[in-house]
Amino acid sequence: MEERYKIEFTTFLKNFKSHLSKHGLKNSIQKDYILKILFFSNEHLTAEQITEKVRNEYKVDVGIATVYRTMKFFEDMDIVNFLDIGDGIKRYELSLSLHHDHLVCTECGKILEFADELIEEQQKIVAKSNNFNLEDHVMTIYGICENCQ
Amino acid sequence: MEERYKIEFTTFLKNFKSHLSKHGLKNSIQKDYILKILFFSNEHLTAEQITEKVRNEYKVDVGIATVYRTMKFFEDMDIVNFLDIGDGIKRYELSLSLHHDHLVCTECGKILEFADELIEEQQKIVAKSNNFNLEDHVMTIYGICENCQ
DNA sequence: GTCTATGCAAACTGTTTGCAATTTA
DNA sequence: TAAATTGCAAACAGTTTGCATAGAC
Repeated sequence: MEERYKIEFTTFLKNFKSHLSKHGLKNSIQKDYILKILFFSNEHLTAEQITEKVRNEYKVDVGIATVYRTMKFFEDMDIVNFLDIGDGIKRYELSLSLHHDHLVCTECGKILEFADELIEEQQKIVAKSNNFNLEDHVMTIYGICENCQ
Repeated sequence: MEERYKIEFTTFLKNFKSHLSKHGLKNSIQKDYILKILFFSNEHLTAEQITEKVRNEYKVDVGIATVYRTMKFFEDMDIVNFLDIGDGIKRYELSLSLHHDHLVCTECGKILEFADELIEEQQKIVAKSNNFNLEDHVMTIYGICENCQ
């Protein structure tokens, strides 16, 4: 995630809160810390992992239902997106960086990110030639990582 | 699916049955018809849809548990693969054709297939440059199809 | 006649929802 | 203090599994 637009967390949180009040919504300690976990994690976390981390790392009480609700909310805000590596479990990440795709190790489950200009371009061409109005894409490459080979 | 290697269904079924006996396994009417549904369908079907089709189109009694078991079995045989368009529901298809990816309409849910040489090549390059032993990839482009625009 | 495959229903897993209690602005 | 958010537990949906029965070889 080194290539991420590195904004300060405080700035990010301020923007987030102003978005909330603009829409007549209320913030909560839970949202603060869920956001913090996501912001400073460079992994793709499941709802369960987020819940655990908020509880363990910040000693903040949070229910998994709140995490799911918050993820939905963040998705609608377009600041979070999820990834399913084929096991039917949603893994969430902040979508602050430019579009990227994923490499998944089928042995250890490690997830690497990559961004490839050529694939981005080619995807536009494919959409166009099928008369699709492009919105988004997901590409996941499965293989065996260096350590597991 | 016009580009599929069009082998006869009878040939396909024969190969399948010989694979079974080679492994000391037994066939069943259910497997026959599940296979038939998949072979002649050019859609990506859910377990529920497969169950319905076998029952309605061939009047063969089948439980959804059998369909799931059979899908697992076919996946292990590498003749079926599934697709999740983001809703957490598995959609199955026979993997007889060359590798292809999918275009999904976010309005009507229609699924189109495409194969792109450049993307295939580029994915190899990405895997290599990350020291991954490439196994497979999944690419799904989301957009709005011609009809829904 | 074995031994595998099936159907049913119950179990499971990840996710969603209703509701009373809490917290925020 | 009015309205939104929370935690809990129950509900849900898709998928898996145990087991007695039916069917294939």
